[in-house]
Amino acid sequence: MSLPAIDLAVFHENGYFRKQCTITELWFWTCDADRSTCGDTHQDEYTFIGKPLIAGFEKRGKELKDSMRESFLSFFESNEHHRIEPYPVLARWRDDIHLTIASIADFQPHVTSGQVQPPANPLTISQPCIRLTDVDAVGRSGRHLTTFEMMAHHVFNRPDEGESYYWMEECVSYCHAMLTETFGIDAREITYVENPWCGGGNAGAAVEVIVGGLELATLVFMNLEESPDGDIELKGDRYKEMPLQIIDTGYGLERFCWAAAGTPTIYEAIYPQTVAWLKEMSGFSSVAKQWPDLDLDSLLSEMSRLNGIMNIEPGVDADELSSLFIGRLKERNVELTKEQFIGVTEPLSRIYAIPDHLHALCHMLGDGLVPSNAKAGYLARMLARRILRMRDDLGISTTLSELIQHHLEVNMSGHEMKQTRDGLMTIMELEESRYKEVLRKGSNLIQQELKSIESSVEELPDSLLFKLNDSHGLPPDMVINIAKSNGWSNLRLRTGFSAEMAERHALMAKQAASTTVQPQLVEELPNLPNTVPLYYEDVQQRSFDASVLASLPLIEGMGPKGSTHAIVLAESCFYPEGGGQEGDYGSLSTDAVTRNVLDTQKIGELILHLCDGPFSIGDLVHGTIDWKRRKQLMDHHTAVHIVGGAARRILGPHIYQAGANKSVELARLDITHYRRLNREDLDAIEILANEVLGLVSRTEKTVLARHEADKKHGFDLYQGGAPKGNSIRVLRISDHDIQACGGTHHDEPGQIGSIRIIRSTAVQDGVERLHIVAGESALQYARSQDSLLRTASETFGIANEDLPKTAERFFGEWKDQKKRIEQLEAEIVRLRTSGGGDDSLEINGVRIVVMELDGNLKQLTSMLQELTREQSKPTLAILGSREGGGKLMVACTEGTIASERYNAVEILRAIIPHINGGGGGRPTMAQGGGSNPDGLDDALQAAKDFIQS
RNA sequence: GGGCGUGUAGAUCAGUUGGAAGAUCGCUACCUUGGCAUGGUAGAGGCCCCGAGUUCAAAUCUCGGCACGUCCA
Repeated sequence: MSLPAIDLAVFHENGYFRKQCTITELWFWTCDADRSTCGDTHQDEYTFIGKPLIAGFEKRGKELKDSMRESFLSFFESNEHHRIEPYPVLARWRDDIHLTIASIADFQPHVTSGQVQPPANPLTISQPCIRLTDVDAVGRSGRHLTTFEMMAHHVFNRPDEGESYYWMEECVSYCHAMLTETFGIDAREITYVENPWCGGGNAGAAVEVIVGGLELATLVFMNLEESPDGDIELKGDRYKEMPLQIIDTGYGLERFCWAAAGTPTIYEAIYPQTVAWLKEMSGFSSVAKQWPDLDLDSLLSEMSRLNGIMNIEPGVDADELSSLFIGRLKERNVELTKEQFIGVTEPLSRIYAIPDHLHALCHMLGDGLVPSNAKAGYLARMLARRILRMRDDLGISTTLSELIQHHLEVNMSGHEMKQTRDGLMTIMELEESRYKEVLRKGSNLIQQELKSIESSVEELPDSLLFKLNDSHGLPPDMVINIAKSNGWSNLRLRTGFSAEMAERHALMAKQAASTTVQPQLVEELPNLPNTVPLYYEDVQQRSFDASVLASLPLIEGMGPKGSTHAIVLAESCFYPEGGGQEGDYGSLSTDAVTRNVLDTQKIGELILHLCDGPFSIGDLVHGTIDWKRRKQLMDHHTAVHIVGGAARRILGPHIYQAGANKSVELARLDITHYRRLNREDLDAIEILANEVLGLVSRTEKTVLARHEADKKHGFDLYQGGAPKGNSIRVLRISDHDIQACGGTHHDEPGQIGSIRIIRSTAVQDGVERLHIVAGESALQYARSQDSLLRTASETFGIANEDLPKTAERFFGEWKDQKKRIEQLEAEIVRLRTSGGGDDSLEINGVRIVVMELDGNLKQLTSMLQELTREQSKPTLAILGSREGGGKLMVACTEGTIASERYNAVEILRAIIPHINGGGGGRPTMAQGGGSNPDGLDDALQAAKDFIQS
């Protein structure tokens, strides 16, 4: 069975009837008897270019968006929807996506799975979203954006529990009323297309709302979930109805604005000032003047109408597209050459894309994102680099931070940001200098590579282009441009190369994608009641009594060494590993037997005590935790929160926990920051953290409903990762740090004693790892540091405080002496070689020196150098030493009869067997060594024989 | 999370098949000049990122670590 037709009263009441699209074969509803297509096909041109479909919105840009948004939200507000403030664009409450890609993403996964109540029901929202999948098409297609606002009304129905608000009928009614009444759109321009939606294991009926050839909204009725025994089939998968029935709508704010403005592209509707500014700075008006015959206005308006039916998607080949466009324009009596087409569209696409990218970047950084070479931060860097490249291509010299500043003033005034303005500017300046460094290094590298390539070639090898892109951040077209300006003027980029590269990346990603399987501790978990945790109620509790519910043998090799069984109890004060805090150790005992708890883990809501032996089900055990360990773990855990808060106060609001680990010896806290930390930074954080220990007498632990927690504390609450469930444990250390945390914490921070930040290391660009010790560990650390100092000082026989000075002096003297030794050795060589020595003789004008010396290879080398340097004294020198198993060197003066007559390698090979060795070199200089120093005399004698023979 | 790349003088970088550590700029001194720009000569400046391994021999090859860069997810 597939989905039934969507047949609603609202359609009939408004004179709509159902038709099948002659092109897409989709069923759609229209009230225009002449219409045969659904509205979103390659035959449906945009009808609103130059003649707006929505009247009464005269403004442009931010003001247009503001009034359009307000009209939408207040329409639904006056129709019993609750208005919700937008969520951040950084989806930090989720661990599967980095960015908020749709309004429904705000409520995934917990609300949409039914675990958590929505903040309001029904609700309306306008959610800023960022999607980078179409980034290549932005600026080119006339309609693609990386950042947009998704206006929506959402409903979460639970019919099984008698909680139903509305479904398709009301949903479409609201939509239709809003379009025709609030926005005054002619009903004949609106078509409703039936096109089922599925994704992420869910599915449902859906209606696309097409107005004037542009998809303005999608209404999804999500009431199905994937199930092998489901009776509904959609696109090859089987689905069944689910208890939660969700209305997920999405109305494109910017598209509404475009339809109201009727501008050639969407960019001119929402970023008119920036587009004008960039056109002016790049001298765009003079571009068209090169070709007086070209009518720019008619070209652009025809192009924008064509955009509606050309279906420009990311990844299409630019070359192919331009020929297609030129052909289609010709049919419409706009004649132009490819050169003219490129000359106009290339700069224009950049002028359009820059404000969009700026908008996305401002939102991301405003939410506290730090650019990086990995993960979410990379997305910001990629956008920044795209802006900078497009800026350079346009020949504009404005800096990135100036562009950002302009954007904030013109398009984002009044927008509240987490990041400070100064912080934002600093980050942008750093990004720009990094970009410049990539370019500088890159052009050096390209010139280096070009040396081995003929300047007449037309193409560079693929492998080179791939390498320059992947390893050095130089996109192929940039490489070609740089190479061209260096004299390789015939170069061009093969058609479709970028697509090939993208394909290659996709393939690599596919190969790398291997799902990591969570190792299992036990074969199978029986169905047991949740273990009642005692460690929240009283973090000081050290022992308890509980009955054994299960005693499960561990899978071979799992668990810590010596552990054999996982014991499940009815309740426990053993803290299981979680939130970066390691599990508790201790013991469980009955009157008869005592087992050591070697680790504690949590699976679902069951606490598993990993023991070195079994119990019987029903045993009553007395549990005791290793308190020293627990106290230390608590010291570290609470300390990590305090240090995190201190870092935020000192470094800025973008400081966010990117990971943490607390063991007995050490705690680690990874924080996001845009530059490396130095010791002064660490000292400042450490000092503040210790102040907090003294100032805050008690920590505050509360349990809040999820949406209350969100509302009260914001999304910084989830730094330790997104928790599951409707209730959130909140740990508040005054106003210093507030986080959702399931760990065990001190009631009184003062119990920690002291906190030290040992050092910081780099986890990735933009993430700094702080190594922290607290409590007893801090003391131990101090002791071990002290002992290091003492041992080192004792070596010098000095006091600790003289150590730096003395070490510096010793290092300096060591270097001086090393140099002095070299000089002296050179002097010795000069002295020993000046006379030629007793061992020299002359054969036909060549001085022959055969000598045994004390010394290493280096000394032999300098001696040889001295002997064979003088061109006026052609010499063959053979030197040997007994050091290190025996060394032999042979050299002759280059470019003289000595080098003509003798081959150093040959001589060496002939004599080296006497010391059981090997060697080689050049014909004028050979060296080798062996393992039989006693053979040296024979070797030198053999050399003499060899020469005289 | 995965792929790739780079660590050599104060700075920017060469260093070929493993076989004698280099260039340019900067620095110091001297010469040229009334002085400066400049030009000339000489010199100083190196734990070739760290640690193992292979080898007679490692800046160079292998492994590990640290640091930096880059592309993709």
